[in-house]
Amino acid sequence: MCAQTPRYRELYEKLRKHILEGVYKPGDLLPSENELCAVNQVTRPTVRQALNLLANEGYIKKRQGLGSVVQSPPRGVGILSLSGTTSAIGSDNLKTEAIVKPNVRPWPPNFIFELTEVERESGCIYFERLRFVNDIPIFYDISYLPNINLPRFTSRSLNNVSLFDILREHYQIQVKGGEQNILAIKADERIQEHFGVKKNHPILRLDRKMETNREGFSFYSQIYCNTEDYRLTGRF
Amino acid sequence: MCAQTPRYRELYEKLRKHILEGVYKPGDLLPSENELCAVNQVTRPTVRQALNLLANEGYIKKRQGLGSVVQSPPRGVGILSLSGTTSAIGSDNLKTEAIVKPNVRPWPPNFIFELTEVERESGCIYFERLRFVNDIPIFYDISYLPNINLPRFTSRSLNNVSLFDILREHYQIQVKGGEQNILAIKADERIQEHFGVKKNHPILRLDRKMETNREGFSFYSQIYCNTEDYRLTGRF
DNA sequence: ATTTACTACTTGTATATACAAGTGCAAATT
DNA sequence: AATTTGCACTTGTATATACAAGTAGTAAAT
Repeated sequence: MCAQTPRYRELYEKLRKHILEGVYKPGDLLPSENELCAVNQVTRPTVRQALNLLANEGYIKKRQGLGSVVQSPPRGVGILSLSGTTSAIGSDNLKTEAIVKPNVRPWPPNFIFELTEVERESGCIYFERLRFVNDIPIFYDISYLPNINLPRFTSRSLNNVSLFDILREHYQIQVKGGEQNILAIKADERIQEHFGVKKNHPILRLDRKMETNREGFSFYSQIYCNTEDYRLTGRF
Repeated sequence: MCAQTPRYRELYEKLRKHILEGVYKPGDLLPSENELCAVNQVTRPTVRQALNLLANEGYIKKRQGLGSVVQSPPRGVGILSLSGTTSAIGSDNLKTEAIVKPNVRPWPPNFIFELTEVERESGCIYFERLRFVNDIPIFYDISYLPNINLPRFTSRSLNNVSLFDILREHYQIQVKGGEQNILAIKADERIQEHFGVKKNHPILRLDRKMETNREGFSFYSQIYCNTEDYRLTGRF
């Protein structure tokens, strides 16, 4: 009786969906906070909490005295920030292909993030995926999940589904936040092959730690990104 | 009688300072929300607003039933998110050197961000700086400010001072948020020279738009970053 | 001795309310 | 006609309060 989604979160999801579906178009004003109160039967602080989430993620921009203006979606691929319930990696025209299926193995030595004793002992579930935006390979990512209480995970298919969704629906795990490091590297042979680029092609690497609602449970991914055509976007 | 800093912001600044100064060390618990209420003569929503800012920026992590745990500072150079009042680019061991002093010129064609009519007509204040972390050149950044109501700006010295501070103190301009794009590129000749790297060295480029409290006033910077030794870090 | 239950704390969510401050438009004044 | 004033709206900030839910230690029961 704990993990039920709070009302401000429900409202956030609803408004976000409406914006993405075009019910509210860029430049439009969202209903005022008081209207949203009345329509959704909640109070203004609750509405404001929902709107703040939307504003932080760039869906709307609030202007005192005017209202909440719906923003036009960023031109690139959003990945720098993500919502707690959905992967923020694009949405349309995104295909995912599992290159290496989930399997259990020990953690790599000198892992990109520090691990707890429990994590290290449990080993990790490892898999690799390639993600296409408009049929162009843009992301190549390697995921590492601690092998702790994730029954039947290795037999799941990961094609065209969000890891975030699987974790939420089947394991009640939600991402609450995380940490990321970004650097530029040269494409090594493996990357060259996946992206079809030449040697020395500059590639962006993201190392991410995803922290979840399950205490002490984090998972990790290393994402290689070809920013030649699609760059990463984010707000702060 | 508008731009006075709100109380939650004051509390945020105070706690942030204390954390940075080591009054509260990583792993410590911050005083509980109720204690902070009593000490600072504010109510819990106000305290929570301040703590949320700290949590978003990774200074603390809140744990229900326990308290607010102070986090250890990230290992890299924080730039992916920034606070409204201080530049988030490092803090210690950071030197800045102006390579091209501020001068007025027309905006470049095909600018990295869309400009309003007013901005384009006014021209821009342009300057270049090189930033050193521990005496190693890490950032090379080009700044573009709309030439609108910024008296005597071009005669200011920009060595070892934060642009954010200058704008805040002399022009009452505060950064409220912004947008950024990230991509990986090869070092061109200019970059090679500044960073002392070879041809084809991968470099990270950030294009940033900073939105301010002055309506319609944004400024821009293009930051080249050598992530060989220092990577960019951020939370989400 | 081990387990259980309780208690006193913590943060999370939600309501209700009030006033300040910015925006835009219409009405009143000049 | 042009300017100013005022009003009705918006979001921003702040207070006061209540209960839910997670944590950790202690006391009680087995």
